[in-house]
Amino acid sequence: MKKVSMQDIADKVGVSRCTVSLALSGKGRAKRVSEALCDRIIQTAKEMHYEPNELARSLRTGLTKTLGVVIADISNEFFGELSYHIQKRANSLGYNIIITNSDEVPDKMLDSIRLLINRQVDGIIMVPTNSSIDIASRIISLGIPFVQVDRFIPGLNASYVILDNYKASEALTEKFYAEGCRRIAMVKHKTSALNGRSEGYEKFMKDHKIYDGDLVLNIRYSDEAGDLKIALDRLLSLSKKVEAVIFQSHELFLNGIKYIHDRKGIKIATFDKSAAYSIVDFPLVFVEQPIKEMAYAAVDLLVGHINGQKDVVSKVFEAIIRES
Amino acid sequence: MKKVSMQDIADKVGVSRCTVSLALSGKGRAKRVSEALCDRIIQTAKEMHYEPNELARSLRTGLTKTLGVVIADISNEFFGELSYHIQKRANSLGYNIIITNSDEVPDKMLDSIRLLINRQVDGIIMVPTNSSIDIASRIISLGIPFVQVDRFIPGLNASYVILDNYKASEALTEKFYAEGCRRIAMVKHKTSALNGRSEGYEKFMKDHKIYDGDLVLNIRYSDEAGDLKIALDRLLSLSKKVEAVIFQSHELFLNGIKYIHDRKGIKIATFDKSAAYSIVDFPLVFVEQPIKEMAYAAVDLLVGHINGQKDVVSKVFEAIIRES
DNA sequence: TGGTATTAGTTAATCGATTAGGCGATAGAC
DNA sequence: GTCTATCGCCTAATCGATTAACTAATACCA
Repeated sequence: MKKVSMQDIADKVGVSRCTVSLALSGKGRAKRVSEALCDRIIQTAKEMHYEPNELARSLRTGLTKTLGVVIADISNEFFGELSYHIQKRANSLGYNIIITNSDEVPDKMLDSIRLLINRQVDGIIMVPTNSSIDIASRIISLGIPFVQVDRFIPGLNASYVILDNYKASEALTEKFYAEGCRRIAMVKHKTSALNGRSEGYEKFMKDHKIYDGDLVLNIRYSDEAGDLKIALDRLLSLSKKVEAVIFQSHELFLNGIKYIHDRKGIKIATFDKSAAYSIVDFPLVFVEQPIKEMAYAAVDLLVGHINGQKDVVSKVFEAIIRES
Repeated sequence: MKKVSMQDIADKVGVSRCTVSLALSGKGRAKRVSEALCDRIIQTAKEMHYEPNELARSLRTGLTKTLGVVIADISNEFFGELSYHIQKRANSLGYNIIITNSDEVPDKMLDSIRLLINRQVDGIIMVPTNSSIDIASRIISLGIPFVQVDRFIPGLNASYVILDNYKASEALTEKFYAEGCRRIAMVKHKTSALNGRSEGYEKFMKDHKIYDGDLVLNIRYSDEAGDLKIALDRLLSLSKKVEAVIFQSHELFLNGIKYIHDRKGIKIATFDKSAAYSIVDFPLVFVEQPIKEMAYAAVDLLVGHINGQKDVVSKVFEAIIRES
């Protein structure tokens, strides 16, 4: 039941375990182990169903060929898809990943990072939160290659891959404006790493002199459902009728849409793509992120850093506006 | 930049690295290292920001405190949630997890398993497919603790945690029957690990003498969209009007619902819960799996096996039928 | 004072790999 | 016939921890 080690192969073939290591790693010829012996060792390894012990290998080489991924919550559709593509890309570059959920809680995030570091991951991809600057700085000061994705901590000297949320929300607003809407509302969280999504809107509205504070709904995280109901009820009963509503996030949309009954009279827009959108029976505009491309970019950046690329790089992706 | 090891602490305090190990592991007193020295070592470790190297520890102890999880696709809502809860439970029991996506492709599944084994995981939780019996047998023959979840391979001597799909589909059919429906259709894949979901239906329909082959739609994986359109169009134009449609899976539902236009005239039911269901504006019946409980059960079973529990156990959970 | 317990901490082996350097044997050159 | 190259494989150190076994020192008791 005990697993087969190089020593076992060495014993069987009658050589030292180092020779086995050389033969199996393909460095046999370079290190002058005869062709015949290499073959015999490889053959024996196969017969014995030898599988290398990655722990031992990593301990010795100092490389784990593993990337750590810190996200908020894998059960979230966006992060699920993000992780999926990160894994695909990492795999194709010879890396594996360990995913940890922080639930956006600083302590859990710290635990996640500690875990990843103790497991000697070669680099870390992280979705940062407002409060993770200390954690991120620590990773950097330890010299561990590091890339932020989806969001970034302003002022932190680290690479990141994000969507141009500002531009996307501006484009969304402009689209509704072009369709004749002037009363365009924004449903947003009070403070959020995603506030670029409301700033682009504000900019456009103000530039076109149609901004109205009544149209901006600030929802607290703490009582999202309650706030949403109250705010949307008030919004929809304004005397100057609302013509369009933009939700800052998929979650706000899912929770808020319940309170909008006239879904065909009011134009609705939201961020992120969801399998759910294929079953809605009202026109819905949504901002799709090129998740796969962003995931690939993040992995490529990180692997670049692992391979010695020192410069901090930021990649900003353009959103795609779609209608269902 | 180099990380701090026990040796570094030992040098600083002026003792051997073994004493450091004893002190930090809490075995100091039992192994007769003086209280004062223990304290001094612990203090120094803190000052030096010592973090243990888990690779070295695992290599030595033979335990990684890591569980491997093999699922089809983490970007899938169900698996995302499943992994999330598996991770939570594992964490609370002192384990971490490594998630791998098999995409239901045997070769990838094999790679996943190999990876997990080479990383010396203490146990494996896997969502098996029709074709994974060889892979599963190999895990078992290697003596690696193993639990199947969501599905199971018939005849394999391994523990599993599943939903009682048979009973759920029977209950679903019965519900519609009680509401007066007699023409109840089933949209299913031809062969699927989830066919319990159609067998319960068939049993009920036959028992009540209302079974009709025209009401059972067999969809191929290979051309799901095309098959769905053709099959549903034909179904909905039958002279004996269909009164209810049951989808075997969330994916079939998402893809098929497009072709059912009269969503309020026909009763619709599907499996699994989705965030999307909160935004549908027609009555929808769905079978909710107690994912969290199932995930916890799977982890608990696996950890039990790791701790020497040899008996094969199967846990079958009851579905909850909900309406939105 | 001699013999046994107890306490405190060290030595050395080990987990399974990698890799620089070493050593003996054969072959070719002069 | 000796000297040097080349070949083929092994020795030994190393990564960072754990732990059984051992030594040395002190305490206790009659």
